[in-house]
Amino acid sequence: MEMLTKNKAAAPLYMQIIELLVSKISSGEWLPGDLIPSEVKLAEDLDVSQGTVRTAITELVENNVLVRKQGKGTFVSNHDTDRALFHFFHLTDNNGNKLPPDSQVLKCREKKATRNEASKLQLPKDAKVLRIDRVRHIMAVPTIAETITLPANPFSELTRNKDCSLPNMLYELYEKQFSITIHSAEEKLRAVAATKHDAKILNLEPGTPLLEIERIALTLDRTPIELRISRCSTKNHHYQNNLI
Amino acid sequence: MEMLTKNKAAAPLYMQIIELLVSKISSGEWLPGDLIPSEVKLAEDLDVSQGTVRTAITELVENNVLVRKQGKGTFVSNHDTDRALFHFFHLTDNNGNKLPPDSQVLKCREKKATRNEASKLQLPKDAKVLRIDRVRHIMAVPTIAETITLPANPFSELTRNKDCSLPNMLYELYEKQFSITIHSAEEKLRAVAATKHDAKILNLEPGTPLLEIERIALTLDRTPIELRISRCSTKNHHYQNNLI
DNA sequence: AAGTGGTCTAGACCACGTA
DNA sequence: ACGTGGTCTAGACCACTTG
Repeated sequence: MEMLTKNKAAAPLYMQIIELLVSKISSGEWLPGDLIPSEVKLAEDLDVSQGTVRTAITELVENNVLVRKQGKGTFVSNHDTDRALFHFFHLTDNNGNKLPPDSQVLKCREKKATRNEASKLQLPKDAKVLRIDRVRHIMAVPTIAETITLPANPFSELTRNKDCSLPNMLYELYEKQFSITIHSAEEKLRAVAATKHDAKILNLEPGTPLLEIERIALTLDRTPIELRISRCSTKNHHYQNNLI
Repeated sequence: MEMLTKNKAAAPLYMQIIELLVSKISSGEWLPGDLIPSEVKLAEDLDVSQGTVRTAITELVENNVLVRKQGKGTFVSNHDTDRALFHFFHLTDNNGNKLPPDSQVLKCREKKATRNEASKLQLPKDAKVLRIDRVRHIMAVPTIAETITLPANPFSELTRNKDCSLPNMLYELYEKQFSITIHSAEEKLRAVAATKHDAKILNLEPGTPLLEIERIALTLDRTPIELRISRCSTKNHHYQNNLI
């Protein structure tokens, strides 16, 4: 087992342990849903007390990297549907209810990245990307027009099936098919006018104000994986953000 | 000093300590900026170990209720300008820079609460409220048209001075003048079309898409204090939200 | 019964700020 | 020098889950 640095000039032990655990996950040695060694076992292996391991794990639990289950053990977070909805989907209806949208792919093709896409995804100029257009319905009402951009490597195999059928919750797909876990995201929100294209897709008048959400989704080691631009009708919904 | 319940059916000690510390703050016994007793002192008074007090304080620090300063002590959070900007102001320019807006009061009057205001602020029907209209400039450009609604009790004295001059950062004012600390907020974001009134204030065309932010600001014990509706031009700015 | 995380103790020493 | 929070230990017992 890896050794920690114990001279007093070094970083605190619990921080070194955090780095160690994160690296196990980032490297793929521990996969989402995996049971990690118990606190006692880790403490023995690392030659520290259980309390020190516990401090490290607590911090990772707060960052949604690990989840504790009393009596069972500590697991690598599994970004399932609930978490995706809870964490990454902020549109609720005007009563505060969050309903999972369905999704219908309109177009799906491989192209050269635009300057903006390359920059936001930290790709070389002219890198290939996969660009997916889809519309999402909530309660059978078309509500979100979305363009998703992914690096062609490794995502191009998603175009294999010609109809480009995709599940509603892409983050689960990334995790299962590519072992890529989305851990955090940066969103920029603006009000924009619906283009003719938006208007047609969402069945409303051109010029209608839409809420545009530009999201960059990041892995645990902060590599940008997905650029997603969602244009949302806020007639019956709103973006809910609670500040604590 | 208050006693904790130590039989095993009771809540964990550290949770009881959290409740105790919160009540000291909610009741006003400890005010923002105050130094609270040291961990060792609290542990002695409550007849628990320092570690248990520490667990409780750690949780309150994570919730921004307390701040630790090594070598100095632990303090009740002071919602100063930096924190207000950092925590409650999400508009940044397109380079990610956050500039504090100035503010210019347009109108300020005492009225009967609308149904919506009364409901959102949990006031009785027909309660009196203070309604403030203001415009906020960023880099000399009018960017935000804002309507703020406050319960007339205790805020009506803000209308004493006829020009209704108010500071940029109202939360500091609430804290200093009324001993009310805003701790959390719930925001709902929508895209709306600028009304003629918005257009005039913000110097743009009626119908221009604006980002509307409806915010309910809450105290530590979750009493709603302020309803604020901000209509923002997102031509040069956006609402930044980072999901972790 | 055995193993896990959850709570709690009593004590040690370090790093930082103030006097 | 002293008091503060910050890190760490070794051990105890509890609550929960599984075999």
